[in-house]
Amino acid sequence: MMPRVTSQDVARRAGVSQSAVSRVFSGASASPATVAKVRKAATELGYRPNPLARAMITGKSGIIGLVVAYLDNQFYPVALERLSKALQAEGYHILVFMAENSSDGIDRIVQELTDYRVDGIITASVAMSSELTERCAAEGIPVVMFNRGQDGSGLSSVTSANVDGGRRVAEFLVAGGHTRIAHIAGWQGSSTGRDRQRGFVEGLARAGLEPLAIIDGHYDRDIASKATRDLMQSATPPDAIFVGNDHMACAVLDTLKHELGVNVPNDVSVVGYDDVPLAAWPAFDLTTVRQPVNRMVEATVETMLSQINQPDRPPQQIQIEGPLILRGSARIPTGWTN
Amino acid sequence: MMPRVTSQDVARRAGVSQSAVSRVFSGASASPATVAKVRKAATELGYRPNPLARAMITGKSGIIGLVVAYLDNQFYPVALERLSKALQAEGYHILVFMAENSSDGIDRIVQELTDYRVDGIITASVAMSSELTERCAAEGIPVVMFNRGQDGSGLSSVTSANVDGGRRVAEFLVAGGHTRIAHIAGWQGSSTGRDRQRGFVEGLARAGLEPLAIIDGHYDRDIASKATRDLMQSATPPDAIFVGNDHMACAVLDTLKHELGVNVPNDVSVVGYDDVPLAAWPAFDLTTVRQPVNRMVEATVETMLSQINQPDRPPQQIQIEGPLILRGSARIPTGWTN
DNA sequence: TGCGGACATGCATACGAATGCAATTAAACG
DNA sequence: CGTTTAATTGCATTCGTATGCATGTCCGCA
Repeated sequence: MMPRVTSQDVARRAGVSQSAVSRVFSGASASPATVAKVRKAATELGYRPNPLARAMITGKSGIIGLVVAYLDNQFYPVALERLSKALQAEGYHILVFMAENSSDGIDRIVQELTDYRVDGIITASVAMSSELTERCAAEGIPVVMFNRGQDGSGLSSVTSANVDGGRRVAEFLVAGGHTRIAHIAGWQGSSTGRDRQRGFVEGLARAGLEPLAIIDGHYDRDIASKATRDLMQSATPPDAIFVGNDHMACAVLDTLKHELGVNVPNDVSVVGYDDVPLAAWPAFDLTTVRQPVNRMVEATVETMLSQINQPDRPPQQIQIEGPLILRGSARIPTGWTN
Repeated sequence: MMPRVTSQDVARRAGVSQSAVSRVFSGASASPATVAKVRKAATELGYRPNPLARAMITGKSGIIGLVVAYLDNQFYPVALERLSKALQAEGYHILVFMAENSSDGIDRIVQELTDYRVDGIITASVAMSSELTERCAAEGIPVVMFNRGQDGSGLSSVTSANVDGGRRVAEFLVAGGHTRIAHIAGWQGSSTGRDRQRGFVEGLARAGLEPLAIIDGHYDRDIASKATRDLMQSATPPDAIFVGNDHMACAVLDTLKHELGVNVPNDVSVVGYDDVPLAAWPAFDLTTVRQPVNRMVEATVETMLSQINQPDRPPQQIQIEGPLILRGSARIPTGWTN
């Protein structure tokens, strides 16, 4: 277990001072001759700067904290993968925390993140108390919320155009001739869930309709299944269901097709939200609103970087439009063009 | 952006030396009186030790590197979640890297992990060159492979009992009266894929059978689908297919049921491996060999910790048995008891 | 009362790289 | 060719915590 090569070692071998080595590797100015000597010595010794030591001085660790909650919803593993790769490409590394969705848990997590002097925090579908928000601001740690907004928090966020998406689903279902349209909503404690619902209700209202029923599915498969059973076994079952995300929508489809023997889309149309890879599988073939993960990730990374580099840049709320993806789980209005 | 509270600040306020504060927080001995004073001052100031500074001295960062490849296979997000929580509970944090499965990429990743002086590395379904293995050994960084072994690497690994699992699937299918049994195998570049196949072929051999066909599915849905089509459209289609993991098995089911219109399990039985949550969904209802994630994670964490604490402990290869989970995708032999 | 030992504490230094400052050198200009 | 200015470079210090060493304290036991 040999001790690692330090900048001292490189300095000695290159015949320069430790500061020279440091300057070469931190991009400060140095004469071409020195750079060459240092680089050569460094390669020969296999020197790599110690990011921890560097972090002590500069206060920048090169680490970004990522807080995630629902890893069983396929949307998040996918997003995690993209985020991770994008940030790696920018030279950052990702410290991942799984959040219990209690505010208590989040509190501890943010503590530990700040302990490690992370350069920024990305939260995926996780809420932060205003107290935490302030603490991060005080420590100068930028925060970007992914796939969730928070009113009045003054935090940057990147979401899809949820209100608009909900509205488009309503228009689509109405155009398809559906009249008894129910909504198994995303968790109402999340902006995402609320916004989709709001847009959806607005959209129906424009057509002079009201939702047949609205049930909070809490982003949970079991709750969504139960809601489906309740809806279908009521006196006036729906002829269409808009589900707050694909994760629940798959459960809804399962329940309709395999448990209740309902024909989709002839008896009931189902529309989801996210367009996770699963949705395209033949077993589900789910009509859904796509959240453009790639562009959302790009926007998140870009926002993060600009907040890191220009600390007094005001936070921004970015919304990205996504198309409605037509598949087999919902009747398609004749002549419908996206 | 106030500067963080340091052990100096606490020392001043408590009327003791900085060393005293350090000793209180690093668990070294101190008189009850000092401990009390320090704790009090620390709480009042909101002091938290800086893990980076600590890491500089001790060489222990409290970070464990996790290298993951296939996040679209539901098995891994689930494992990641459990691993993360288990390690968090032990006071460790997780630096996540997404690996392209090129050896080149892995090389760079391990470099960066060692740069951060991680206390250990866990790889999930990722291979390491012997050169890397040596480097880690030289740096004194323990490595544990999750869900993959590597012969002769001298690395610790935690897998399920893959050979045995494959064999049991063979016995099960034979007992079910199947005679033309095909195998869409896990990637033959992975020990996991090879072992399952080996056990399976052995199991058939014991019954005097040979596999109808063996196709490497490379853990890829598209390849598995194509393999399914090829098999079914051949002159002698199989009456059972053993698929190397659930991720591919779902694609196989999709292809059989929705594309080829084959009845499962009447025309063809399908058995998978992993028992990911998806497998239990009504849409798939997949008979499969369970990999006991919880116990695998426990074993992984335990192995990791013991290697960290006792550096000269020999690496161990742990195998964990998992049951065959009977569901609807495969004919159940009459009188079959698990 | 006196002495040895166990324990507590402070001082000083180390970890590895970044950086302000001063000294040195090279370049540029008249 | 002298002088001003800019560019390099080294020295010393810093970040925040851990730890070896020396000193100091208190207790027990004879």
